[in-house]
Amino acid sequence: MAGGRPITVLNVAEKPSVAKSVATILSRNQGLRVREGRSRYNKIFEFNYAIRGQSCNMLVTSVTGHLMELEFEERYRKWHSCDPVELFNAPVRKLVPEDKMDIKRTLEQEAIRCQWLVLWLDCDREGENIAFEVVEVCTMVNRHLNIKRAHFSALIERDIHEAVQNLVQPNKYYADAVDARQEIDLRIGASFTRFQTMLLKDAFNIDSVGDDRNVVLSYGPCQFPTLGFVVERYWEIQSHEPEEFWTINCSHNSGDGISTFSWTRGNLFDYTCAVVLYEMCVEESTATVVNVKRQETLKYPPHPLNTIELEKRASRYFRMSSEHTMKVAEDLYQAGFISYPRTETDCFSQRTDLHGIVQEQQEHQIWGAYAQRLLDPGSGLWRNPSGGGHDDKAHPPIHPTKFSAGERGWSQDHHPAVGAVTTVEIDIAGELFSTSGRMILARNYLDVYRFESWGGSTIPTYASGQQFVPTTLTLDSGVTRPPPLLSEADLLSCMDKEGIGTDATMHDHIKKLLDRFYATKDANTRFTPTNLGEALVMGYDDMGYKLWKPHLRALMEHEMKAVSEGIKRKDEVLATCLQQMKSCFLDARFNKQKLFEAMEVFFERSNGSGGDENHAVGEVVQRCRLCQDSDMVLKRNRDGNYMVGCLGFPQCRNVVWLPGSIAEAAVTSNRCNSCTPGPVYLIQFKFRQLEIPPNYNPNHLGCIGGCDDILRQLTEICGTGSRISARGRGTSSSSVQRGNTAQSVCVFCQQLDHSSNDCPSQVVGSRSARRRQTGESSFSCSNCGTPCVLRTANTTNNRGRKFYKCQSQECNFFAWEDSVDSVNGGNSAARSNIRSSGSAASNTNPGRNTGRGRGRGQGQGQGQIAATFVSAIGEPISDRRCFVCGDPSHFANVCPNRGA
DNA sequence: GCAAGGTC
Repeated sequence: MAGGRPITVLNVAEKPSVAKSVATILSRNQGLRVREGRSRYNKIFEFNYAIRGQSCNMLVTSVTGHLMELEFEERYRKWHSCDPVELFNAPVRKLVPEDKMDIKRTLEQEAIRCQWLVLWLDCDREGENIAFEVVEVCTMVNRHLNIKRAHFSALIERDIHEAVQNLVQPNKYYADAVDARQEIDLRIGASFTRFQTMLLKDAFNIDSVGDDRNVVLSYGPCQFPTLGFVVERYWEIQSHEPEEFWTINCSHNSGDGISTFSWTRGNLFDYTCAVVLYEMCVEESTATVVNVKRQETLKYPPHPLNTIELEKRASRYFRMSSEHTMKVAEDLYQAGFISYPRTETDCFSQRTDLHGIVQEQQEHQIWGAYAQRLLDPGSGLWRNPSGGGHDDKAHPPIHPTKFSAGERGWSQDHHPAVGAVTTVEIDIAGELFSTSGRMILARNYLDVYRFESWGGSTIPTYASGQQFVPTTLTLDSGVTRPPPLLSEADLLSCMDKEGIGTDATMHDHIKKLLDRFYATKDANTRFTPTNLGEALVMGYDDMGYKLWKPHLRALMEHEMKAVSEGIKRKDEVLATCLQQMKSCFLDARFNKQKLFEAMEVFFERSNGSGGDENHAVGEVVQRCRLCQDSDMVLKRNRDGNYMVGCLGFPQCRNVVWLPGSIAEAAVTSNRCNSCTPGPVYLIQFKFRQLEIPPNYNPNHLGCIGGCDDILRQLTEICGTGSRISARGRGTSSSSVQRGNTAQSVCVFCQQLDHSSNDCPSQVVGSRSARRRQTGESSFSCSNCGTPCVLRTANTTNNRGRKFYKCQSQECNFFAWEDSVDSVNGGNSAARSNIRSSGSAASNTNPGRNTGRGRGRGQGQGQGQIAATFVSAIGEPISDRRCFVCGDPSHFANVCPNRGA
């Protein structure tokens, strides 16, 4: 019972609503008085309470998030007041901004007469940091304060009473980690933002942004990697080259229903091969059932919800933006319906009273009966939810905290649905086909979790050994597709996986991309980078700095964690991190030309200097042989790659693409002696040495008229540079996807998880899956012995063809994988038979037949992409057109209208 | 006019 002389306790919560809830719960709504503080929103609640027998006069008030901000000292605040590099060392200080002064005064006013200060800030790193801000303000006026921390995770009686009776000490390590994070973010953000804004804003006509007087080309360690995800996917799509494939489909109407069998070989990229196999099947078309398998399968409920999963599911099921989801979740939290919505945790602790939570739901119209069944010991249905393995040690997964008949809340029911899958395999002329059907035996959690579905389809009964004649047997064609643009749910996944932002801020970073005109979002919540966004990422990428990649943030986050665990000191982490970023900044500034060049690809210079008018006139190479009406001039396309194009564009689309490895090119006044009709002016090329084989001279006076073998070879080896290949990116990244229209089964090993193109069994040595992902190979350089990386060419002539490249900086070793294959006596013969585009395919698509396997020496006019494509049955395929402008004469990676 | 993190 309460005893002793009452003390006065100042309780401070992170926001007004929490102060109100805490006060209401602790006072049990009895004798609760409210009065105004100096700040309009932050009231002060008063009541009497006993903490472990000590009677207390409780004052409960709040802040609104952080009370203080980190700022540069006055002298450095103006943009032109200093060199941005100075911002890495300029003095900073933490102070209460003007709009928080009222809150500060309230705290001072109340703290002065209190004995205890109890901190009710959220139980995460930021909350701990805010706690120390409050402590700083309060102890300035009352240094005798006894400081305590309350730990709670939901605004419910059980948690709040438990917290106040078990007060602990605030955690300085947690707060230190946040201090370090704030300082790094401020210095990096301000320095890079000022640098790139001042460098580029006035130099280009950035027409995409409305009023460019206020445009800020911001850089931030979270917003930029977020943009990076969007741009990277966009580049993947751009560089995707549709590829035609063939597959055999079989159907059978047994009288009980129709079964559709799919070919276990999946998709063949070789037409001749597909036709031969198809004809075999047609000639010997009786099907024999060779295998019937029935297997019970389970579909498990999702893990308990954390913030990211909540946002993703809301986006997927309700098309709600992550920003809106968090607003709704916050409302539900404040109303006491759900637990704290900003949590990384996706597993319940042993202490959570799950039965209690389910008991609350027994009355619900829809899932009440299910809740009752779960709780019935006789039903045997109860099982604790499986965890996802994440625990932020601060909050439980998001779960309902009280019953609501009116709210469509988050179900907490957990029992797998049960289904049975029947798979039938048939043999036609030695070729295998299969089909499967699923019957759902028990819906279980799907009854209450109505957002997830589990397709159920039945198939007629077949018996092993049974024979039938297929109702249809067709050879069908399809085209591989690029992966889709990133959706909001995809983007959240990327950010979550790479640790960009917190649960509470991820949606802000996404919004920032839109606000800064770095990206746009379409009606399907999919993101496309703007020219501005792409140019910035491209510029840094060309410098070789992966500032747009998530690694930097991940490293910082790792260091912050070390600080929060007391493993590293704040000062040492700050010193190392800032030193690295400063040298990165200086390097970026030294290479600012790369940013200019990238911007030039998309925007015009705003003043006369350095415009690219000189491309159009005075760079004539020859008269256009196609339209015979205009000149062909040397140009750089939007990606910075060189080509010789007809001035009659867009009426005439004649173009000769030049190797992607060109650093500089200029038309000379020398004429070619052999090419006709003349004159054809020679071009002086300067190649990037590291991008051409060592036996080629980086300086070359070349001719595009057809007589120049060296130019043709370099075009073949280096490609003409679709965006990605020209810029030295391998396509070996694990994120690169092949988006086939149909699920592909490897023709070599029959596995589903890779296509025949990527079958590990078909490559030299025994590379592991991981090695394939990282591009590392078991093949060593024959010059220096260093292990080579395996890359995939992405050029017009050699797209999809793999090659080995020595990892050593000094060594330029390069070898096509297929030539190594045949030397080693591997199974390249079988492989090229299947994989290479054979004669039939080359008839349909002359632009595509030169690479892949054996195409060397066939290289003719680069960039000549067939205008029409023919399917297996000789009909034009309409899908093969540019996804940017719809024109079938080219693909998006060379679209002249791109970004228009 | 800069960041990211709280919150209104």
